[in-house]
Amino acid sequence: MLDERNREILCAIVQSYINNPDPVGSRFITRKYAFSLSPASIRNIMSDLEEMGFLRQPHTSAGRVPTDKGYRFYVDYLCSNEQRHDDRAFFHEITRELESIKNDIDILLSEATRRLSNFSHYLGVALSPRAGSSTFSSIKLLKHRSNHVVTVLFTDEGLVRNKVVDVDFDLTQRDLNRIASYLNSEFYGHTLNEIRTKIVREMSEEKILCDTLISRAMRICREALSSPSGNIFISGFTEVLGLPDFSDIEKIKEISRAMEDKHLIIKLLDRFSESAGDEVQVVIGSENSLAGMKGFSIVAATYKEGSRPVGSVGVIGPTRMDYSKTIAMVDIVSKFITKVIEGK
Amino acid sequence: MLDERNREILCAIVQSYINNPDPVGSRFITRKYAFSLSPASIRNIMSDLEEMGFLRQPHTSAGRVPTDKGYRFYVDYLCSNEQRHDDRAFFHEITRELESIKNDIDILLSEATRRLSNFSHYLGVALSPRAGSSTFSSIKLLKHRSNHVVTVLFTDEGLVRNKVVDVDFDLTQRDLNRIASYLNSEFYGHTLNEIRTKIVREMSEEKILCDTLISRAMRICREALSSPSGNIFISGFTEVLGLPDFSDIEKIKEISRAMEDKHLIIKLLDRFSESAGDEVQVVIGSENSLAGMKGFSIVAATYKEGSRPVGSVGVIGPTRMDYSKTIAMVDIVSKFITKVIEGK
DNA sequence: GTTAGCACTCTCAACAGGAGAGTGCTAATA
DNA sequence: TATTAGCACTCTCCTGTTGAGAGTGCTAAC
Repeated sequence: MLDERNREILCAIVQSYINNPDPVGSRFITRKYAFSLSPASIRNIMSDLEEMGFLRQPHTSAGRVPTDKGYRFYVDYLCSNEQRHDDRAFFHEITRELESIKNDIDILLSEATRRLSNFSHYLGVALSPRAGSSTFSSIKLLKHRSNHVVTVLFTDEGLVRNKVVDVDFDLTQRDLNRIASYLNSEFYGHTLNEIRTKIVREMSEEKILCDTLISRAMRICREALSSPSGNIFISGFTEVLGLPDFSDIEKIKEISRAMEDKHLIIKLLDRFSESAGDEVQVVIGSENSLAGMKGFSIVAATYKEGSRPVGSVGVIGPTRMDYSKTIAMVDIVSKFITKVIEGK
Repeated sequence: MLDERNREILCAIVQSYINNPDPVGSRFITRKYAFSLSPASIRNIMSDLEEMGFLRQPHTSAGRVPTDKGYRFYVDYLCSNEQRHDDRAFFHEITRELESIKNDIDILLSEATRRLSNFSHYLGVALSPRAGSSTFSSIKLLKHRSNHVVTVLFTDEGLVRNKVVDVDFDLTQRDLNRIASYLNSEFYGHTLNEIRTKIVREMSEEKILCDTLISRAMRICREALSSPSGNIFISGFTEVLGLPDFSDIEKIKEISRAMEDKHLIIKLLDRFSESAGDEVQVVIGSENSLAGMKGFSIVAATYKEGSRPVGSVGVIGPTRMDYSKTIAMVDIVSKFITKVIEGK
């Protein structure tokens, strides 16, 4: 589709535009990248590339700017050539700084997003282990005031989550212990999603209605699981405001809206964590299926427990993003988190 | 210091500027507020008010704009006259929408800030009960993996907080129960701050070193209490971007920086919750002692448990803020939260 | 004390002109 | 046939000018 020379010129244009957000002209390319071609030839090629949809002109007599398709080509080219960005400095920073907070996965993720945004100047995002697909390890029930029960849920991924549950019946701590041990033996090793559907099914069968202990256990457990979406961490808004891509107030509103709609981002990251692939994934601008996100690019990867992806971490930024650097950084962070989770 | 007429004119100017962010001129005041004075007279008065520091001119031959001192006068005047803003609609919204989430104080606060920002178009903020000054109710310790303990801390204010603590010694659940009951009997009724200092003191005395059970208990407890600052909730950034006061990108950066520096806002709100007063408090622009906040106003109030303030809720916005409406709203929300906490 | 009148100042929007950058096309060249 | 030099053209952006509009401060009259 594109011969080698055109490929290189396209990449040079994208590269140059990423470094500096001015439309790039033919003259500039010849000077900077020395293809031993005259500006006129570059112009011809650029004209071809524009016709094929890789570039566009903001207006006649401006230089060219990559389209989303152009960025996509660039990213794929990057990956196939496996030119590693030099990321050792970042790697050391990350491992050194995050080494000390292994206990609490939430704090770890929140700090990780902070580093990501600091180094990339884009938005760092992370989704804590998805409650849905994580594995039930055990549950404890604690009596609290007259008619509240505190549930403490443990998963294999190291998640510990408590929840206050209203109960309309009176239970002693002894009752609660019995209920807990029932739930533990019943659900051990299942994913929370499985458990949730199981509860719904069993509660609709009438046999449950007879046995009040089990029925109560089910109701409490259902409540304990009732927040299916993991925590989300976003940071680096101020970083983003410094980028020339966000000098326009409308663009700022756009990303701020996207940021405040947590559900949107959760959905987005959830999609990533469904794919079990090992590589960092990149979604560029209009490739994004969510309406509010079509103006941005996402670079994200999953972190895993065993071979199963349990959550994701990544970066959201303008389509004019330093993909090479960002991909390397996200890769490092996701692998680091995986390592921490497995090491526990 | 100011006679009645001057007071009214000053308030009219502030009012008008709050409604519409154009410098207000003498002509406009005579037409809109009909003081049966000519523009020339108003001009004289305005000139006096400017000299006294209540108003300023963006440039010669522009109208006047209130200074922080001007806003301060307006707010005090408002309070002394006790002109209640009509807030019934908001009151009903709030009570209706938040009624259903009484269990979890964190969710309640996060929703409350959302409503506040939606209705005010400013930033809604809240600080969850300060761990420091809240009262220890009980603690449970749960064994988790080989060398982790999960601590679940309960306070009288309804806070439930868990934390994973590393331990370098092996303990059975039975040991943990003994430790927990020791801690419960030792610390019941004290504030977390008191407990913290107590632990520090006792750990420095050598007698602790002899008794490993107590020493271990102390160490675990210290970890359990180790995040002194409460959670903070901020919402409504997109709302703020719609205000004319934030059409300037520098101003946006300023508030975004303030927002991301959670510690700053925690400090700010903490200061509010130290004052035990019952009324909504207003800090205007430069009155603020924190550097990053001098460009904004804060309207906040504490919510209480018994008569003791435990946390705060409020609004951050531009100095050109609709103080009357905002004060009424913050008052309603803080009282509502107090009611919920006490009702538990 | 209040007001009419007036000169003055400052902002803002619209417009014009010129520099600069980059293009597309054409004709010459290797 | 691919490449290139040359050139006219287009578009943006910056700058300077100009006039309208709004508001002021001052002075003198009421």
